[in-house]
Amino acid sequence: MMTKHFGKSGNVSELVSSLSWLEEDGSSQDGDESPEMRSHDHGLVLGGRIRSCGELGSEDMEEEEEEEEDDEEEVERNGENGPKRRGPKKKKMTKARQERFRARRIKANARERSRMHGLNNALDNLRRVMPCYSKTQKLSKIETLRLARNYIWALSEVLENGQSTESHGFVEMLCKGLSQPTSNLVAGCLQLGPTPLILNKLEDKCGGQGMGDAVAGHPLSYPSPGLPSPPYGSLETSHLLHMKGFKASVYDNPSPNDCSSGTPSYDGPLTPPLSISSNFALKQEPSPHESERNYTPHPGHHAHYLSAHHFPSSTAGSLPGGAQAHPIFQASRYEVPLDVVFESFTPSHLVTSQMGTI
DNA sequence: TAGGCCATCTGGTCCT
DNA sequence: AGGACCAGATGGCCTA
Repeated sequence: MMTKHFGKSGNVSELVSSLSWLEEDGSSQDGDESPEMRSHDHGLVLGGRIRSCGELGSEDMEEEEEEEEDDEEEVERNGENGPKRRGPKKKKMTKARQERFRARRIKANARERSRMHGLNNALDNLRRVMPCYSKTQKLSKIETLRLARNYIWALSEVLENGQSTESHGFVEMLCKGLSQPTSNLVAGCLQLGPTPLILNKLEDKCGGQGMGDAVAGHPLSYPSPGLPSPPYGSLETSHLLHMKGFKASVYDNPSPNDCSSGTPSYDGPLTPPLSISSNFALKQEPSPHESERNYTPHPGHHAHYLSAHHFPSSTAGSLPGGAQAHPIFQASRYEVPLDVVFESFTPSHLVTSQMGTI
């Protein structure tokens, strides 16, 4: 990371002097600064480039030189014959003023970093309550926000219209407007029942009501006003997870720590009132792929999402790009009708941890 | 190599 | 005056 900015500065003395930050505690908590950050705060390399003092407002000049400089500046401000510019004359940048400016800038930079870290922490917290969460493969910021919007939207439909979380439409809403890769991730994460047959049964079960109808049709195509361009806003049926019948009825709220290992505490409840993705427990032997990716089942109520190509090909349910979807189960969170579960998967996929609850 | 994503710095604006 | 917030600019990293 040190080379990040110094690579282009090419100033050895600056580099050496800034390396002194490495001698100190390099912890980078909120408010703390990484060595890289601190190098900036020394006013050496700014924004990936060396900034001359002139860029900061005025050259490093002696007091006696200022009169001259100001005259030149006045000419520059007014042009050859231009009208005199109104407003306060630019204040002289004495050394003392420069130092104050620099100190203020350093403080402001630190605050800004801290603010952005706080924002990122909040985004992480948001990621944790999303239907898909993985420490190893985070949703991008924009996709996190999109998914959050969709999640709220979908849950609202559940509450207001009795839309079933089992329905195809629920998942479609979740994926609406997401980029294709993210849709694939969400779909893969929530992939529960691979066959269209099951899907059809689900549709029947839901009576064809609710939002699922609004987006019914194959392949599915979502107009995404306001979204930049494809791949945003399109989704094919084969990309979707296939929700299986379950009722998110049991909701034993774990300790908030369940979802925040090694992360800043989160004040609000981490567990959403309803999570369509968390109703199945992954009890399969981890595939080599998953091991490689350091995939570990989330201890809380949130399912993980995995890149589609992480799914073992032995499982049914194709994802775009030749990837295979893999049913992800989550541990002991909700009561799930086992018949429904077994309807979807071979027994080898399943290990029930508790009677009637997986 | 282009494009996406990200962290950071920076200057401007608004508010206290 | 100083802090919060914002948007633009910049460069690094990663991936297709």
